[in-house]
Amino acid sequence: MAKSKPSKTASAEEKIKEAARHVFTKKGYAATRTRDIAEEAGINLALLNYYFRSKEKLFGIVMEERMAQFFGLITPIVNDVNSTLDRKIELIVSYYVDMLLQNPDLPLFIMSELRHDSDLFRKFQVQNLIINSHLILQLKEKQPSIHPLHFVVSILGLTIFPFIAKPIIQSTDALNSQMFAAMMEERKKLVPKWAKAMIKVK
Amino acid sequence: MAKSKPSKTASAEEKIKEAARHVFTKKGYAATRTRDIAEEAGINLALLNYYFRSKEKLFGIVMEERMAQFFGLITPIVNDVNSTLDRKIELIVSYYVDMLLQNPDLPLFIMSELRHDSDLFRKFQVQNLIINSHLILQLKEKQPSIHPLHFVVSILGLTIFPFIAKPIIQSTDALNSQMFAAMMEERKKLVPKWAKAMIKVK
DNA sequence: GTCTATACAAAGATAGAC
DNA sequence: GTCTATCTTTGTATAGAC
Repeated sequence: MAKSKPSKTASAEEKIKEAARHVFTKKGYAATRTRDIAEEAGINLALLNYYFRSKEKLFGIVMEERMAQFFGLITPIVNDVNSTLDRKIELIVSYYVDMLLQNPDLPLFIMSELRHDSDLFRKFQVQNLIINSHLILQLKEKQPSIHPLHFVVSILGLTIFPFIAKPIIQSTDALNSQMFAAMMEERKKLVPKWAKAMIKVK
Repeated sequence: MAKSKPSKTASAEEKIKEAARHVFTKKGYAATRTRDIAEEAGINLALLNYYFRSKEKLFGIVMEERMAQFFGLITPIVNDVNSTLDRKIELIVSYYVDMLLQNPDLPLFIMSELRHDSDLFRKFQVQNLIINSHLILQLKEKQPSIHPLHFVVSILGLTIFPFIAKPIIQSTDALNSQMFAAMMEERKKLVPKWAKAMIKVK
């Protein structure tokens, strides 16, 4: 869990990784100081370099984990040849909402860091993963006159964008943390219904 | 224009501001070095401090401009009591697409920096601007059983999210820069149609 | 493995000449 | 106003004791 404080029982190495995950995800690579990580881990700064050699190496490890968490979720769903289009959409939305409620900083972190370091997703081959997916085929079949990528981007946008805009939405006094979570729960039902209606539109 | 090189005729002060706008927007505050800005502006580092005192001050000026550009666009549209709901949506999408095609880094910049520095939009009162808008009234009237904020977030998400996810989408060999622009042009028509269908959904 | 102390590098800010 | 040179601060990494 990204948000929990490092447990007392964990090894120093694991405590550092936990703290790094948290601080990097919240502040981004450039704004993070290794001292912040050491402090949050409750260990000495020198120990961080003892275990991980450098800030960059530690970041690489964390980033790889977070990418897997973010993109790994979607892979099996979009490529399942046995599920219907509607079912796929339901699963994508529902899984992402649950996971992002636990890790609200994740999308902004991934998007921000990827901007600088564009080699990272070549490694994960996100492109093929989505472009050549079974989901794309099903979308093409249901609505041949619109590029299926439109729908993929839209469904992900409807699900993920609220988390990216969360700082803005929440500055509103009218929406506290529980209300935000409640809205996202509602979206598990709404987005699939909306998607269905959108795909019908000519 | 954020992307153009500082013109030869501009004053040093303006050249620095232009360069700062560009570099800050692209890399974010923490990852930006004042030396980068000076170099891109084609002036000496000392001059930057002569005009702007500090990195933070310079950033503040740039940030305020960019916030105004990002949020200023939407204010008059959502509060126009004489335009229909459909028309408002058309305008929001169309204006944002045009502006963001010229400033593709802007959304990620705003969202990233706002995360750390949450006082900035209190200044702009984005909340009231949206929450108490005429658009919200119209949405509530048209679909009373769903919180109007859902639709606002969705319409903005459908419009803005593609720019945030652009680095990922573009890693796909199948989508170059012109194709991305073409897709966004299509969205000027698609998003309003989709929104209309979404609002009808019960 | 873990700490203290410190070296080293990078980046922000300023002094002072022109 | 603009530059060169330099000071200061901050942050990463290492040496060496325990």
